[in-house]
Amino acid sequence: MQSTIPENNSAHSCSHCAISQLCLPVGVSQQELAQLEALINQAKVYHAGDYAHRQGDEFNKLYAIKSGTLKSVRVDEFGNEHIVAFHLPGELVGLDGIYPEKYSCSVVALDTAAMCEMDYHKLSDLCSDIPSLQKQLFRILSRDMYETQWSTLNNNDLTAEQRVASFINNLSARFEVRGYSATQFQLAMSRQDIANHISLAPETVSRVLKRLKNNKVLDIQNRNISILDVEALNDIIQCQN
Amino acid sequence: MQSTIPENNSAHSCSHCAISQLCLPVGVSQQELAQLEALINQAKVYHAGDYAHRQGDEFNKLYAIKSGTLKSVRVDEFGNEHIVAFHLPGELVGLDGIYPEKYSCSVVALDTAAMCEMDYHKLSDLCSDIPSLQKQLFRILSRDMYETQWSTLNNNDLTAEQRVASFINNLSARFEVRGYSATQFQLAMSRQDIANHISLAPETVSRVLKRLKNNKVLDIQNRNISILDVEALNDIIQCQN
DNA sequence: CGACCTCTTGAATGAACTCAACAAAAGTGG
DNA sequence: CCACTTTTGTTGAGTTCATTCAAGAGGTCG
Repeated sequence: MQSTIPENNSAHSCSHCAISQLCLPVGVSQQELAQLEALINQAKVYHAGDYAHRQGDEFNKLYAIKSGTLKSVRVDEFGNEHIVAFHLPGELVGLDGIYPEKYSCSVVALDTAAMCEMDYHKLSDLCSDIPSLQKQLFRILSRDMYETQWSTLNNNDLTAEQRVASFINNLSARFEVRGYSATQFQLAMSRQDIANHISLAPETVSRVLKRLKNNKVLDIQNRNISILDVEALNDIIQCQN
Repeated sequence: MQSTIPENNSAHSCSHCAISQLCLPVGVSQQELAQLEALINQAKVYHAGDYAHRQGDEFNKLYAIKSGTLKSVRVDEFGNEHIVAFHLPGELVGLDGIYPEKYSCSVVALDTAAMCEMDYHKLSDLCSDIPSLQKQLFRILSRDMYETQWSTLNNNDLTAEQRVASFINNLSARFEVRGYSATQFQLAMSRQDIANHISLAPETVSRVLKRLKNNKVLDIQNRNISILDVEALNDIIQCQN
């Protein structure tokens, strides 16, 4: 399987990592950074389908995504799978395990992905010594909360077409922040995964994508997406009702 | 308007606060608690309809709910209001403002409510000195994230009946944790607010509640709810389809 | 007591779902 | 490398559940 985002082959060190400005080091000085690096393990590589951890496993590590795409999957009390989020480089994974002290999601690689691991308790101790690191972790937690709320809103009141458009638009923006094309990218996830995440039937996702293709809003070749008409895409999302 | 939860009239001090075991002081020692209390302002009282802060206001304070019920409301880019959450005593409000540095929701009292205020930056500084406080704030952020994710799942794949049952059940559990009856309580929010929060039309909420009343699962007198058949309520939520 | 707002009820509509079948791509083994 | 299997994605037809729209009932407050 082809990787959506080329793998980052820089040496193991935040200072040389391409996406450190999206990750924990934001606001942390050079000297302090060395302390942070000391508790980060060499990035581990995962292949499509590999699990970083499973729902219910004892919580101890956080993961920082260096490259690739992953999904957080939760099985609810009746056995239904829900894809809580898709994760891109620079994001921190595992934060939802802090409170319950066990992972509340399984994290699965969708393509070849690399993640740095760090012990949460050591990180938390280090935060006491490095206020800027603490602040950044608070910011990340707040941001993740905000983004979860946002995706809740989107999945509820919107039509199928708006949900799909909003999903594509969200991915596009996230690729752009990471320095990739906002208008051309490859989906790392299946139609079924998309459908699950935005709460639609897979058939509906398929139909909507076809309609967007017919209307020349998107070009779609399997999992390759080109956004042909950014404005039209936004109009669909913004369209009242 | 009658308050859902009786107001907590204890002196201004976490050590004497009835719900401190649900709030920031968890895990914090007596001595350290004094430092925390020093930066908490005297609880302010809000009446139904009062705003604690508005969406877009500069973020600076966090609020800890001492008594009463509030809602977090967000207006999206097209002007649609979404009730992101309802808040009960012991909960921390305003955390979603840390990352964007402005409040991303308006917080409105639904009945008479009292909240302690504290400066976020002072709290964050104090967290560097008091590791147990830092850990508790991390826990609270993680918990809120988890609960937001949970409510997302519930609002998506579930039928109208399941959403309403799940909403009632969730409130019931939260009242119970706070020492109130799990089976008899008063809703502080309107049907319209409930409908908005669980993404249904108000008419649908009304119809579902009527059905639950007819089926002797609930007794409903205006905003007074009695859960008559806890098992039946859980069965509705768990029901596969 | 009347005005206003919240809540309830009914009937018709419609958007997304289910189920079923088919098509295409990716993976497997001789 | 090609046939085979498996997985993933697409298409169509009929159904269902929640919505919309409209009207009426019940509370609440001046």
